[in-house]
Amino acid sequence: MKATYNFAEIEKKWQKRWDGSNIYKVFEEIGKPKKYILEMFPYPSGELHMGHVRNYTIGDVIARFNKMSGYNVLHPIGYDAFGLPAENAAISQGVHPKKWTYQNIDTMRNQLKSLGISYDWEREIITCEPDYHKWGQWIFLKFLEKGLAYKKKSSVNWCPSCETVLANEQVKNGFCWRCDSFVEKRELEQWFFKITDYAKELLNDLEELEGWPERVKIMQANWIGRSEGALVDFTVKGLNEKITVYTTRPDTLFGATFFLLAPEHPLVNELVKGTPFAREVEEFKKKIARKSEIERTSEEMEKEGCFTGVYAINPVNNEEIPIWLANYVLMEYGTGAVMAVPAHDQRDFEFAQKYNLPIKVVIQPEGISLDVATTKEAYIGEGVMVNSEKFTGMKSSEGTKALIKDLEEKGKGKASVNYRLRDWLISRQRYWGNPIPVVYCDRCGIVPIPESDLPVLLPENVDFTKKGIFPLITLEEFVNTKCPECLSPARRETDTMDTFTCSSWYFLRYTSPHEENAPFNKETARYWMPVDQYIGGIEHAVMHLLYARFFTKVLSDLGLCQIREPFINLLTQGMVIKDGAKMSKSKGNVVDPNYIISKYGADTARLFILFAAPPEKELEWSDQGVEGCYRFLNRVWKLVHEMMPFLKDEIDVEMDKTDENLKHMIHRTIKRVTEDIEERFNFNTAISRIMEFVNALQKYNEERENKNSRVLKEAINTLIVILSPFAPHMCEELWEKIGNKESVYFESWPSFDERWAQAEEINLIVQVNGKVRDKIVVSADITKEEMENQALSSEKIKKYVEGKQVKNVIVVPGRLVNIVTA
RNA sequence: GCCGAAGUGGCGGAACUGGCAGACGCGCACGACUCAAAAUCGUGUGGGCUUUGCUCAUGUGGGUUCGAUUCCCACCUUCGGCACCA
Repeated sequence: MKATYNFAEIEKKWQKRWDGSNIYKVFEEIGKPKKYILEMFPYPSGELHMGHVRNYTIGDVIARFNKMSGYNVLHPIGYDAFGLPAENAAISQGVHPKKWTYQNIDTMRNQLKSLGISYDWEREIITCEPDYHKWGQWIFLKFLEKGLAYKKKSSVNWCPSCETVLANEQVKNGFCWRCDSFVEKRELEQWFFKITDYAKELLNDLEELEGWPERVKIMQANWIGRSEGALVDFTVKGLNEKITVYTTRPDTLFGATFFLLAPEHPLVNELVKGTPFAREVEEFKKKIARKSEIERTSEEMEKEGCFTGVYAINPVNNEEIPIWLANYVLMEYGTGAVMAVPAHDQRDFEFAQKYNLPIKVVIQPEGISLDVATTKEAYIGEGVMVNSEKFTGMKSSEGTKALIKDLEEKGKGKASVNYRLRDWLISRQRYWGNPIPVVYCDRCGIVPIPESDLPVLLPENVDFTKKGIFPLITLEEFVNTKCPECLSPARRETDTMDTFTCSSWYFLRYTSPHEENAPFNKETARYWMPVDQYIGGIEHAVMHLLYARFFTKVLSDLGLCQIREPFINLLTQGMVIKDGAKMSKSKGNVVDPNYIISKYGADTARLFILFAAPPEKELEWSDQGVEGCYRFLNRVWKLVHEMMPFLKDEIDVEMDKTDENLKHMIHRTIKRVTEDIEERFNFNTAISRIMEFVNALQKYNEERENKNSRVLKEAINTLIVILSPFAPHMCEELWEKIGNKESVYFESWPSFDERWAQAEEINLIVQVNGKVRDKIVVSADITKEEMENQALSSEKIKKYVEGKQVKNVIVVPGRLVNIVTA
């Protein structure tokens, strides 16, 4: 009975059986502890790549492990189906985005099934389905009702290649995150979500996310960018006008020698109107406006400015300082106005040098004396205040407090906290997305579509051939409608929502994917949420993970769910690379999962991808490494088959030393594999433990002729069960072959006996002055005194100690003895 | 520039809380089987040396310690994030 490991047949057999019997289906079982294991759902771009395989395999092992450990496990999957690639495919290949998307979904679903991932397929979500995106629109209307969705004209990021606006989070280094084109600035009226209302909470709650990697939390914290400072009111000389600045350094107020406004600042025109400076200012504004974000930041940050002819009055000393426009002052941050302190801010320093503006030192660092004449850069640190009237002599920190108090008393300023986070721009001038459910009525203005009329469906008969015009805007039958309020003719909104809105609440929908009366059922969400383990790529550290947290908080405030944070634990998996570079078609280093599955089987693919590196790190693909895993599975297959006859026989021979060693190995392996999976997600070491176990079994097979069937049975059962989350198909087959009727998926994860998990004997390390000089095998329950005696009586050790005075003997119980000589 | 992560054999990677550096796997070498090859199995495998042993070795240089891949300080390199945020 030398059956060969026919993975293709085995995998097909079990995938069919799992599918047919719905073995991964779950429902809420009140009173049973739950685990919600979730991998970031894929964008259906065509076929799965190795990054997907890694993501879903990691999630599957965690899900299977938790299920076997007694939890009620929710493990769903879906597709983030709206998005630009579908539309680009439509343009380049002439296929409708819907058709393209659904074809890809079918392909990817088949691939996921061919990997044997334990999904509850009845919960599958496709975000472009009307019964899903309807609720996305519904949520939008709730945001609108709450004032969290609004429309505003502002300078926005425009990708000329994608022909749409982008959120700040989607601009990487001035380039489009998707197509790498230069991003331009355009003045457009766009829809925003007011994520800034939640800036404080989004930042503060990061602290509670103990199960998140520190670096992700730091990235989010940096993105939110909290800073503490003060708002200070300056007045404009000769005009009854107040301009407020935001500063993080009130202690430098006396050092302000000029005043800066963003070129787009709304007050600029008023200031220069009818003055000789008006023309120059106008030209400067135009010049800056023409420049894209990338140009504004790429020219080695050359400071540029323009004098307005007007002066501001400093509230702390009534000094008159000139008001300039400067290219480096941003309208979107703070108040768009800045007090310039060239002595203590590097940018202001450079600006002052270029335009010959005065520099005044007001902070002296301890031990050094700053001199304006010789200094080559601003001193930006803290110190002692000088030239600051009654505040002179104070330290920066106390001066800051005192100045804020002083300003508050005079009614000229107050303490203030600022965030870098901007509101989330969600409108996209694209077809393949979720339509924004509002109409524009000449009489009523912006009118939401009534809930009973949702969803606003995407019309399917659209023309993608006209480059430069996005399809919906020209479609009369879609655009022309009636105002729901006054029934007069109105125009429909043609923008669609950023696809990140679809992925910001899908994890809630999985808890009741077929709910018809709400985005999700409150009770099932209460049972399953929050997600206990979320797994996905680090590239979503800011965008998706921040948006999803924001949505959860809003939905919670709307009373739809109870939780404030969606994901308790986050695992960010590393990239799959080959030859030192990310797999990509252009580099030609792509390894196709289909090829690996057909050549070695899904179990080998899964095993290798987990074995080659710990999940958080980059994974270097190695064809030879895959072969190694394939060999291992073959060894297991052969070994179990060789052992089968002994399992049936009830020869109850007495346990001898070999049997005992094997029993120790069984329990040691269970212990280590359990800890590796549970505590650290170190699947690579978990697998290496199983390999060691198999090596030990193989040795046992050779050494022990009269096999102890009881111990052997325990060993084989353990092996199959603990290997099953990694290589489920082969383990199911072996499990059945050794006589089990039920799926190994329903088996309990084995527990270990601590006494057996401990070795009987240990290797006692004996050091002399920290160098290993002998190793002695001793009983594990040896006392400290015995350890010392054994060590000192060793012949090898005597050689080193002879003639020297033993100064100290350090004994680490169960480990080593270190003899320190004089 | 600021923030963060990481540097260990020929390669991927192990080493719990400071206690045998290199588990497990790949590769390589030799051997067995074979007419032969593949597959499989076995043995060996960080460097150096005067090889029952000694010695050097975890990016570099210091430090703490009986003992450091692990802790501290400085530096180098690589990767990632942010980048005129007042």
